[in-house]
Amino acid sequence: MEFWSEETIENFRRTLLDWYDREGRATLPWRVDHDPYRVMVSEIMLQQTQVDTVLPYYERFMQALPTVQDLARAPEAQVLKLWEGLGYYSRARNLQKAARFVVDDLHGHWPESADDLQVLPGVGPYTSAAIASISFGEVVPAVDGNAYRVFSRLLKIDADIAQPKSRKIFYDAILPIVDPDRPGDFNQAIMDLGSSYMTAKNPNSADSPVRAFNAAYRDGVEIAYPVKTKKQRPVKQLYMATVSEKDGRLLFEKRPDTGLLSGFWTFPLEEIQNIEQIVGEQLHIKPIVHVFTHRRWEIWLVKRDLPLTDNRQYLTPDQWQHLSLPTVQHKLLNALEE
DNA sequence: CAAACGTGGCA
DNA sequence: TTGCCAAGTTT
Repeated sequence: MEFWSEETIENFRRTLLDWYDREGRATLPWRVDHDPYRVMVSEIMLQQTQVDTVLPYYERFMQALPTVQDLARAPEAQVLKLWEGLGYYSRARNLQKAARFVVDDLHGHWPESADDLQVLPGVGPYTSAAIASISFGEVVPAVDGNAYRVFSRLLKIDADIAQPKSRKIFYDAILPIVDPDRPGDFNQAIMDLGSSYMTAKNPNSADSPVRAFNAAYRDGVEIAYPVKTKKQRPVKQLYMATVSEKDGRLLFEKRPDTGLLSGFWTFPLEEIQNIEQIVGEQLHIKPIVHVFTHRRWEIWLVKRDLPLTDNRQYLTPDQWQHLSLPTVQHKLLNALEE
């Protein structure tokens, strides 16, 4: 691991921020001001999600709910509808809980430090540091995947970024480098760097504005960074989804309030061990495949009758079209039309 | 701490 | 087709 002198640190800050001022993505909609609400919404949406995916969601969300008070007072169903298809739906529920906490418990007064911001549901070490630095000027590093990748290469940090304990190693390494005058811009510049020159795949460090500071590139070992152990493969699961139609309505089932897609409506889903267990009229030759982070669902659609239970309901098209449905359910609905 | 938690893009 | 990646947090 490399250590930088105070002179190197100052050169790095200047080089980075000069580049950011010239070529940073200043037009991103969450960078038009430093409103903590706008920043928080963007940061939550951007968790594990790419900028291009977030952009249309963010614009629609801010149009519908422009202030933290609007979000606090909105029906949860509206928030989930705005989040439909974005995934990791607990983010949406927690975001509204956070808004309600700020409005109801803090009377609209935002926590202004990273430590205090972490009381908000869904706001962890990264997001709190991002909001604190961008909106309130706190000098803290926002250690996200970009920061891991960028600084593991610049400083040749060998800690495994898949391990939680590595977070402190990076935090401590980056903290003295954060620009005390522009901490928010510093953090966002690192993110821009990580998504342009210092990418995960096919990095272009040769043309990077901070090439001179890149120890891994200098030593020809950039490919080795960041150090990251592999994730395990998704578990394969076989499901039978039931299509039950009655008077132009379709039978939906509400998922349990914990676990995967909790609280969302789907066709009744039954896990099966093999396709011999399929009963009813099979609707497709091929199954619908849907992959989650840790599961791979292979779903066979069948047409059959099913008894009503307390978590099942026949819904008209107008009813289910106004619900927030998970993408896997949209796939099933689309498959029905084929 | 390891595992859970969505989805889309790309090599 | 498969694996990996993308502005993480919660339990």
